[in-house]
Amino acid sequence: MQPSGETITQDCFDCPIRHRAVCARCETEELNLLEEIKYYRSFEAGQTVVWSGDKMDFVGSLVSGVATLSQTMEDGRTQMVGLLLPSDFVGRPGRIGSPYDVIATTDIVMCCFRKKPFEAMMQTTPHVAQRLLEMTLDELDAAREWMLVLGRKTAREKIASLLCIIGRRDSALRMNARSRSLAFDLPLTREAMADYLGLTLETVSRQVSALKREGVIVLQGKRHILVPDLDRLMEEAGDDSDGGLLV
Amino acid sequence: MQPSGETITQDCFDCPIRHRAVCARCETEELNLLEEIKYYRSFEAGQTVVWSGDKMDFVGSLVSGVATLSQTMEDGRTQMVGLLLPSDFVGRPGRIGSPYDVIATTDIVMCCFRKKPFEAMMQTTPHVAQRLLEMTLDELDAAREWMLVLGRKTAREKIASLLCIIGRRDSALRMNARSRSLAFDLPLTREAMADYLGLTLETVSRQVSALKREGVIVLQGKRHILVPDLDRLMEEAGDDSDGGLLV
DNA sequence: CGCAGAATTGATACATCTCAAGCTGGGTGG
DNA sequence: CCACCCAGCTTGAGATGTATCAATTCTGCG
Repeated sequence: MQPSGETITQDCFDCPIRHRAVCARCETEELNLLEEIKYYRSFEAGQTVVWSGDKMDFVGSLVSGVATLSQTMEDGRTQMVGLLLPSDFVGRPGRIGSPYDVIATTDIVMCCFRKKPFEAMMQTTPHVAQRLLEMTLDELDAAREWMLVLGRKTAREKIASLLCIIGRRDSALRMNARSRSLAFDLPLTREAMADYLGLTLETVSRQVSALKREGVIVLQGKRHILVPDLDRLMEEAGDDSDGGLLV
Repeated sequence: MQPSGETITQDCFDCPIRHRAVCARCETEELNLLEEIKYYRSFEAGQTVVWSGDKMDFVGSLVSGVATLSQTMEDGRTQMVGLLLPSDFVGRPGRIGSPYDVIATTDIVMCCFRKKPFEAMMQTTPHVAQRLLEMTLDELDAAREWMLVLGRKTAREKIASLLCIIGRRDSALRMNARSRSLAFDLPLTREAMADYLGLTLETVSRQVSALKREGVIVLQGKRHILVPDLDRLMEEAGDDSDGGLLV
C-alpha cells in the first residue's frame, strides 16, 4: 500500500526548520539547487510513510509533526529505534531500501528530496554533507543515551527519561528560556511509549500514574503533561543533574 | 591517571586497516597529509583510554585489539554503548570531551590524529569526511539493531545475538568465506558481555551454559567459541535468517 | 447516545536479579 | 615443582520487577 501523500509547496526562505535541518548550512545558491529537487508530502496520523524493506526513492526532512522509526521481529515484538521530530532527517543517501518502518504518529509534513539528485549534491556541495554528518553524529549520541535507558534503567526511570527527552526537545524547538517548570503535549500513545522504552503498555500506564500520584508530573487530559519541577523529574530519570552537555 | 601509551610507527600503505578505516578512500596525496598528523599509541588490556568527561586532544582509528565505549550512572550501573573493533573510529571532530569511557579490553594499538589538523582536513579533503559519514551511518544502524536487542529480546536471545555480531565481524575482518560453521575468540569477559546486553553477569553465565548444554555452541576453554551451525544460532537470536542486508 | 480506541487497574506468572557459596585455571613465589 | 592465590566464572535458592491475561473505565466523535 503506497501512502497517499498530498502535495503542497513552500519557499525555503520562510521554512520553519530552515536553521536546524540538513539544509541549515546552505547558502542561497545551494538552497536554489535544493528547491529544484524537493517536494512536500503530508501524511495523516497512523499512516506508514515507508515500510521496512521497501524501496525508498527519496530522502527528506520532517517539517512538522512526529514520526517514528521502528523494527519489528517476526513474532510481532516491536522496538522503536528513532523518534523523528521537526527538522530530523529521514533516509540514508546511498541506500536503496529502508531497514525500518517509518510511521507518522501525528499528521506530518515532509520535505522530500529526490534521492538521485540529492546524492549528487552530497558530492558537490560540502555544506549538505557536513550538516548531515553533524546530524548523524548527534543521532548516534542520542541512540547511545537511549541504549543506557533500555539496558539499565527501571521502568520508572525509563518513563521519567522519556518525558525529559521529549520536554527538552520540545522546549528547544520553541526556543523557550529554560525554566524549572515545563509543559508539553505527549505526541505518543501509551503503546508507542512502551515501544520506545522496551516496556509493555500496562507498565507504562502504571508508572505514569505513579509519577502523577506522587506529584512529579501533572496530567491535563491523557496527553498534556505539566512538569512543575524539572530537576525532580531528572532525578527520577536517574540522570546527572547537569545534563552532561559537552560540545 | 593518564594512560601510558607507547609510541610506535608504521607506514599507511601496509596498514592492516587501510581499506576499512576512516582513511579508506584517501588517495596517496591525502594519506601523506594524514601521515604527518598521525601517531600510534598502545594500551594494555584493562587500561582506560579516555575517561568520560575528559578532554580528548585526538581522534583516531583502532588498529588492533578490542575496546569498549561505555556509560556509567551515578550508582554504578554500567551500559556499554559501543564495541570498538579494528578499523573503528574513536572520537568526534568538533567536540572537546568524550561523553563515554573508552576502555581497552585487550591490548590495543590506536592510530591517533591530532584533533585540530584533523578537523582542518575534514574541511579540505572530502574523502575523509565522506568516509566518516558512511562509517557513522553504519554505526547508527548498528546502534539501532542493538536497541532492539536491549529493549525486546530475552536473555537467551541477547546472548545469541551478541555471539552472532562478534562472529560476523570477526569473519568479515579475516575475509573468511561465509560457511555454516564459525569459530572465534570472545574478546569480552562475562561482565563485559553483561554490560553490552543489559544483563547481570550471572544471567550471562547461565545462558551461555544453556546454549552450550544444548549444543548451539561449543566452548573450548572459557573464551573460545565454536558455532557448529550458524543458522541455528541466528534462530536462537530471533533474527530473520537473511540477515537483513540492504545496501 | 453509543461505539471504538485508548487508558487504567487488578491478579497472577515468570524471567531476571540478588545474594551467597563454590569452582577453575593460569600465574607466582617459596 | 608444588601450593597457593585470585580474577573470572559457575551454580543455587530466594526475592522482585515486569509481563501477561483479564476486566473495567475513560474519552472523543460520528
